[in-house]
Amino acid sequence: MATIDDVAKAAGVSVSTVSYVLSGKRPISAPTRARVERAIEKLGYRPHAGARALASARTNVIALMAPLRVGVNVPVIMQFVAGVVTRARDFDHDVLLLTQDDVSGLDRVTGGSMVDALVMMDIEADDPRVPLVAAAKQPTVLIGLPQDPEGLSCVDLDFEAAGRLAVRHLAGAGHTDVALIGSPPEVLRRHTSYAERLMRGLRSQAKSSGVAVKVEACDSSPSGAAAAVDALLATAPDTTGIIVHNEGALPHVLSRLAERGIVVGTDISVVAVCPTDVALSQRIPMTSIDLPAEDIGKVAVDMVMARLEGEQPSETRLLAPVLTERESSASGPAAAAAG
Amino acid sequence: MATIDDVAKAAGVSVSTVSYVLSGKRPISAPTRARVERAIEKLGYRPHAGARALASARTNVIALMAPLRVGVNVPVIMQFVAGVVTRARDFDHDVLLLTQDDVSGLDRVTGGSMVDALVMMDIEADDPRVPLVAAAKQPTVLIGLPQDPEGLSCVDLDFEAAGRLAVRHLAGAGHTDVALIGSPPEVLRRHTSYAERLMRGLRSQAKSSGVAVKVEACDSSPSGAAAAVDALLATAPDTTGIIVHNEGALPHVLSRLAERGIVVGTDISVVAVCPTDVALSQRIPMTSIDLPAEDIGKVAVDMVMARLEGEQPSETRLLAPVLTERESSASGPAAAAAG
DNA sequence: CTTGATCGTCGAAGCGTTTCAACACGCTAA
DNA sequence: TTAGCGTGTTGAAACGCTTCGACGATCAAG
Repeated sequence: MATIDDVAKAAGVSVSTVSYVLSGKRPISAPTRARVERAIEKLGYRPHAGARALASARTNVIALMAPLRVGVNVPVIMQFVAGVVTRARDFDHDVLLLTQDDVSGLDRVTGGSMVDALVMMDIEADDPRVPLVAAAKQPTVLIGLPQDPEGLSCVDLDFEAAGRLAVRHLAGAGHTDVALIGSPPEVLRRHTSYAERLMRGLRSQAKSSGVAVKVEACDSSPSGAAAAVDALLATAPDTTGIIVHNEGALPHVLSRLAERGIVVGTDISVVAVCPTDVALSQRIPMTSIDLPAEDIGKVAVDMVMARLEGEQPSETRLLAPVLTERESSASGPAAAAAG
Repeated sequence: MATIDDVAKAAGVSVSTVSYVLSGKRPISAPTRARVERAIEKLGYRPHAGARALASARTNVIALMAPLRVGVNVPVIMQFVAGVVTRARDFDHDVLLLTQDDVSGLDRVTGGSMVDALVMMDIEADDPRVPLVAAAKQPTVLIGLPQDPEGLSCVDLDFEAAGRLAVRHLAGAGHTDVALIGSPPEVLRRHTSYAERLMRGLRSQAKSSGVAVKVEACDSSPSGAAAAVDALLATAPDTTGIIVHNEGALPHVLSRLAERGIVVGTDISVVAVCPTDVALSQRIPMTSIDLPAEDIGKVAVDMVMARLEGEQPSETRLLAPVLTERESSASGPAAAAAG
């Protein structure tokens, strides 16, 4: 491999000049720049990343810690990851991928100066990784909200607002009895805060809109979804509006409703909280509140880069939910009675 | 951050001694080793990755190029990735994630010595990336088979054997008219070779088993799957055995069959080619040929590491397919007539 | 003309490791 | 006694880059 020395020699300049041509940190005259660039081109020169990292204390790599276990959220996770990776490239950074359970990896990459910054997904309320990265010299942004962010930046969908929005939509359409089919019990047990935030919004809006609300946890398997539907219709038979916040269970919930002869969009309205492409690939196009996973990933990178540049203070950004009406929701009994 | 100098000073030895304690490349007496280790512990010392890479020409990072676009294969991709990342850790390596379309990333990471080796997924028959990595100084392994591997290592499921196995299973159960519901047209157009290999195996076994075989491409959407089922049953109404090689379409294929009053496992046998967890999360547990994505990812890492260590020659490894009988397949007309 | 800026370039000192050659030491074998 | 050897340790030279301070030129202002 050619080194910066070879380039300098070939161009008849000093190595520092080559370096400045590359970094643009000092003015270089047009002819000199041209000679250097020609030499770089001719030699196929690529700066050695390690040498650069050593000299500049910058690696141009960010770490992304993602849950790679197979499970319900796989498509969502991929979208986060895709958002992070593509946006990182816009800042001329690459992405080092860590798995969620590799907690010691945090020490390894921060302590060893392998990365300039970190993004961590799937934050739990009392996440053991948070104090670790809070102590690191690299800035971090969390996707999700821990109980105590310890001066770290966070970004997420505003699930509380999403809960309110979903209920408002159903109540506005005349539904008086609504229900949530939510995350699997193990997710709730892990206290991934989004489930709780969604419920909080749901309940508060239900109260002020005067609608009844029932909550049903739901395993993502076909049988789990069927059980949740059955339990719901047994205990709250007047339910005409359902909010589903569980991508994995969504198709099975719809199947079960169909099996029971219930026509979604007519007999019952369903609002899904999920990425748009998931909403569109169901048996009918679902009314949904978008979970803009890719955008969140991008925002996370924007935030972490901002902290890397200037000395921005940490901040928490909650993205406003957007509801798109499609074929799975319609007017409920109150509106029908009125109309 | 503490440096190796600090450690050396604290332990009262030279830096080279500290280095040798860390790498184990030279014998160090027990007491000295203990003093050094105590100093490392006390100072919280972590070797600087960049400095290490510069001095040793090893980064302990491998690149993984994965297709991050959203689409049918998302769960499979995640399993590959998970396999690669976890196995890489076993070799004390981290993973740098590149997206499929970032072709220039190959140059960046190889030329800049950011990684020791590469793994590339989703290889197409005439993949433009193959010559690039073939020219790189780092070893590469491909997941999938290009037309011309150019001395690179490859690993994949033996799809041709899988095709044969599926037909043999159905033919053995007495089915005389079988069909393949395959990949979306765009995948076929990209010449991702697995689709073609599966078909080759299918056809050769059909011939020797004396069964008729019909092939139907299939979009992964609900409507695409329905159309494929309808087309199949219109043009080959005697079909009693179906092989589905399309994770995304699988649930919709089953739905459509159910809508048409066809009972899977009784009227028609279905064999899926997909990861086990996908096979198990359908409306009934599917007889399937496992796509061991995680294993393939692990094997890929094993192979690339082997090439990194010794001077292994390149090789191609095709994993033998395994068929597991579950509830979606049963005896066909010939067997029924005989029994 | 001087005096200062400004501009473009250069030399050299790091950055934190690894690793090679060399050396001190205590042994064994001659 | 000494040559020779293995063991454990060291010093110093890379590794390839960034960046600081300095320096010669050029040019405007006084």
